[in-house]
Amino acid sequence: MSEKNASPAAGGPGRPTDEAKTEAILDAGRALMFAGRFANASMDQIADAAGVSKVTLYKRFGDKTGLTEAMIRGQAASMTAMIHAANRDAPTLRDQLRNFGVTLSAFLLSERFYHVDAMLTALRRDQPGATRRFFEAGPGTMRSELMAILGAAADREELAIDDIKLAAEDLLSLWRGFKEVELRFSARETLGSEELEAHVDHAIDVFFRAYRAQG
Amino acid sequence: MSEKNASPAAGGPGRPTDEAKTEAILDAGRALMFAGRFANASMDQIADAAGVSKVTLYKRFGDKTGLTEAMIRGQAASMTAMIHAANRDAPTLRDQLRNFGVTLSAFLLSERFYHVDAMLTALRRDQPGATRRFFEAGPGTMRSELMAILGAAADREELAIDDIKLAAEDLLSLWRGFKEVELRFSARETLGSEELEAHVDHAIDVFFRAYRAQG
DNA sequence: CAATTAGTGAACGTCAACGTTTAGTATTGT
DNA sequence: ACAATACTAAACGTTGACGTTCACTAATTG
Repeated sequence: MSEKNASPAAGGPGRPTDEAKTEAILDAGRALMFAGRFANASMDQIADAAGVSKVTLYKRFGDKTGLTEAMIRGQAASMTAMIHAANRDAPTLRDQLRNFGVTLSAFLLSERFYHVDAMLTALRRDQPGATRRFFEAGPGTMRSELMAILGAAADREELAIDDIKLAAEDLLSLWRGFKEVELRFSARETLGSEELEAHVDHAIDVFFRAYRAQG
Repeated sequence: MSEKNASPAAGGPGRPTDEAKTEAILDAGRALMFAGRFANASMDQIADAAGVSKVTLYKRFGDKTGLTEAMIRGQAASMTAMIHAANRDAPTLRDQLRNFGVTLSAFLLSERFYHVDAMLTALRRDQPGATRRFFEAGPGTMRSELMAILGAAADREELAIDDIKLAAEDLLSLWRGFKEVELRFSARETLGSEELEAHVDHAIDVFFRAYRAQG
């Protein structure tokens, strides 16, 4: 009555589960997601695209909501990694922020992000509150890492910041920017890399003017 | 072959169309939308909630996508009105911006907005590019109105602004803020009115420090 | 009254997707 | 060999919603 759950701990008799198939499913899901077709795709199509039987798909993920969650979870993990990678050392504070901002903005202003966001919206529609678990992995981590950078700068008295958290949120908002809105409405094309850098630099300019030491 | 289209120009014989029913449908749709249930609601349920036959519903809006579009269109119109109302005179620039920001942020940081956004996302999924038509009614108008305010302030040399458009986008981004992200992830409760005012004021503070005259 | 159009309620046909079952094959331990 | 488990392909039952049709009633013009 409880035997059918989770992994059979392996080692026992019987054919072992092929983990590669789990990956294949997630890969196929990601491909559909980034093509903006995941929400409309049937389980049959997903199984097909993954080269896997539908039964296997259901065995692994339970139902479509389960698969959706797993995919967002994977995306969240890769975002955390991305953010950590973005937060790398650089000669000056400005360079450090530039690194951070370019990586972040490149993601926020990409089609990729839009589709992840759309999936989150769909998930919330089916399971209100399910999205909360992904806050930490995404925006929460972003904010923490940026707070660390800004806190250090404040300690060095490079910046005059009262409330580090608020300041980090300000800079994040500027990086997200109005361009994200334009993209959401299909009111502009994706940014080229020069535009992106200009965008990030402008945000840093504004931020520095607002928070420079000795106001 | 072309007689069945549009309105029969009225005046002819026959029972006249009851415009109140059109409104009833839109009202019911709005109610469902703000309850976050529109996307899941069947046409039968909507017709039911509106106290109208399903046939009437189809006669007026064609299909569910048509109804969705009509509802967003209505929402866009009321947003335009709201923004105009928010842009009212006040003794000082700061007061004027506060009026604007509070009205805008109250909307952006409400459940209402989240659901409108979710509908836009759903619409874009079914008809890519359809959202573009709503950019002007929403964010576009916002930006224009704010640009007018900031432009005037720059002319009076109250602010030192190079690029009015960029500056307006900066302030809008700050008003939207990280709190919108937290709400999107259900990572915080809706703001109370004091919190809201504090949020708006903080954004204005940051903006003024970045764009004050005589830097 | 006759003609014409709007509206209703209920039933209908259709379809797409979900998730399950079945019968059989593949791969492993004992 | 044998038991146990993974996997597949195909078929199946079910549900839910879409959009339409039908027979009938309501309101309006001439």
